[in-house]
Amino acid sequence: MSVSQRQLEERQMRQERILTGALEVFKSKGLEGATMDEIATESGFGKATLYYYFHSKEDVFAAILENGWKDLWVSLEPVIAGDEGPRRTFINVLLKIAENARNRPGLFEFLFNAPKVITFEEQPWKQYQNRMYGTIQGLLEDGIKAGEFPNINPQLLFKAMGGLFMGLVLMGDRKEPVSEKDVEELLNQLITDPTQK
Amino acid sequence: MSVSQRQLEERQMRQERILTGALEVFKSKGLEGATMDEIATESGFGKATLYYYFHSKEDVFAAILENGWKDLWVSLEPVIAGDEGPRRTFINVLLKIAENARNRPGLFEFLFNAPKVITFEEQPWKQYQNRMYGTIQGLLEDGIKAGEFPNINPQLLFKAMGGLFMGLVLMGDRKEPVSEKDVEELLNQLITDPTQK
DNA sequence: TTAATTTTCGACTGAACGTTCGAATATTAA
DNA sequence: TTAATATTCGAACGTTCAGTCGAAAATTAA
Repeated sequence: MSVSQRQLEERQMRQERILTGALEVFKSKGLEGATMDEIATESGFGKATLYYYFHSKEDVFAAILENGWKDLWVSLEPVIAGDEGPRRTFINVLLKIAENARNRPGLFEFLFNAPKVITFEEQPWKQYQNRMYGTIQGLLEDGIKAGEFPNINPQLLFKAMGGLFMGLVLMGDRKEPVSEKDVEELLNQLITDPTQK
Repeated sequence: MSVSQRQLEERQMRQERILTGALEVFKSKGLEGATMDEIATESGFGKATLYYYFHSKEDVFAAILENGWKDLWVSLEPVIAGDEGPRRTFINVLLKIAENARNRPGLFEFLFNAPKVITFEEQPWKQYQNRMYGTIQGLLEDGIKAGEFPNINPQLLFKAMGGLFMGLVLMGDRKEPVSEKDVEELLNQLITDPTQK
């Protein structure tokens, strides 16, 4: 046996420690602006140690995105599998995203903004992002078909909800968590439920 | 007389030539990724010449934003001064922005995305951006007061419209210009006019 | 024409920074 | 204990690049 379970776990802990420090630096300086020296200092390792755990600076950057999107998606899976009908599921998905964002606000701003800046070849996290967006889009389409939402072009609806929701979750001045009521309100303000009232 | 009118104009032409080349490079590489050598090649000057016309790389970057926002604002002024009531003015403003975006699509994507990346001290273009956003927000508020829009939190409405409109203008797959009908449709889909029907 | 002024740019410099090296230290295995 | 392996890191390397220099070319003024 070459490496014990504990060793593997400790390694991962250290990787996460590095990633956490790196996130801080990337958030304030961006990909190019951030230096490995600063990331090393921030995360409490020597610079060369970073290269023991990661291949390159871009690799560190990519790892943050990959972990972030993956965790987000994994947390969404049971909600989607719950399958309580489009409208209900849609709301639950938004709530779950909001919950994630509340727990690690710095990470989420990063997840939703960073992709614009970079252009790698293969971005493994894209697959999680696409799955999520695809699911949400699908929920909207199903909801419209099922008559639970008004009959609007789903793409437009998606973009409007996207802008609004991100505004609520990320840019909000408020410190209180996004509640179920908020999301319901959002939906009701934007798209009145034709089955109600 | 030290500098003729023609000389001044030629100088400005050269500056714009540099800015146009720089925009291309900044768009594909970002602020940090872009090099002065590449901007020089792209715009057809020697590197040192760039420094004859601009103080620094950031100065070039800032000039693009400043010109862009200023031109946009200037084109909006007559529309706003027209003062045909909130709803009508709001639509006209959106149409004018769309027209600008259509004429220089590369620039506009840049104008609306770049600001997130950078953090200078004083950003002179911010004043135009704020004026524009403030005006739009004001139109929405007035429109709600005047009963031309449904009674919704103006901030939410602003964000939803923002996301939707940017989606329509910037990210649209379509190549056709944004027409008055599109904007009307947009409004009607999102916020039904209570005075109609 | 000639002198003054404006414009251009290749070559250089100095600093910043990603990455590697090699040796030191710590941990595990036998 | 000792050998093997895993981890850590500061120093050094090599590259990239913003910005400067000084001289040449082009333009204007006299």
